[in-house]
Amino acid sequence: MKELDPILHSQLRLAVMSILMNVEEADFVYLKEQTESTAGNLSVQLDKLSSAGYITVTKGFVGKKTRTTCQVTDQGRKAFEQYVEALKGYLNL
Amino acid sequence: MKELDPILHSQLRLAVMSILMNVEEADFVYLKEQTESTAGNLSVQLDKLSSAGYITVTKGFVGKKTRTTCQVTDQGRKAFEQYVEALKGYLNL
DNA sequence: AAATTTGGTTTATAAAATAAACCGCTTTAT
DNA sequence: ATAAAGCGGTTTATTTTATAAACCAAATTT
Repeated sequence: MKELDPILHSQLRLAVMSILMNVEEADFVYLKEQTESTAGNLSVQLDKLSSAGYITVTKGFVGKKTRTTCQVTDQGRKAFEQYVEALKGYLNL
Repeated sequence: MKELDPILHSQLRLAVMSILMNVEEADFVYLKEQTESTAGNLSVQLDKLSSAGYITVTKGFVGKKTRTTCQVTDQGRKAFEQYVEALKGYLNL
């Protein structure tokens, strides 16, 4: 039984990655809505994904308002796919 | 995005359930070998699965030696299947 | 210009996973 | 027969993780 990457084996981080896998980029507010998480929790988990090199986080502006956008990296994509493969071994898919 | 049952969203508990889904019953020693876990960790996680009603744990003897065997319950089976369905929403399967 | 909202971050708390220490019983070696 | 080592676990302590609460600066609304 393969190890399940602990960075991905977390509901909120997995949800974020799942969204980012299907979309060119997504901003903080959108991710918060989709995942129904609190801002604090999301902030912490984005940091972890970012520190792991699985996503990039870019701070910009839209008019005068700040906007934090996230994208999955190649490394993140690969890790996600490997995680899915590993999980299959547990789920009997 | 559906909630992921926190009792199953744990590598070791999921591994145990995965094994028990495919086998009539399994004993402590076998589960320990297959999951490559420590006895302490396994003991704690079996308790949690048992408290949740997902498995039954039976203590018996083989000659003079104690033997702890585990079986998944109907409730456990159902929970596992629902967990798999919920996960699919994250994995894009 | 005070109060509220937006878009977050930082810090504190609760819960979880894991390992280390321990325990009773059995077997083996002396 | 007795000490030492092994087996099958459990209990307790430690570390990590997840989550929420408190906070902050800038912008907007009243």
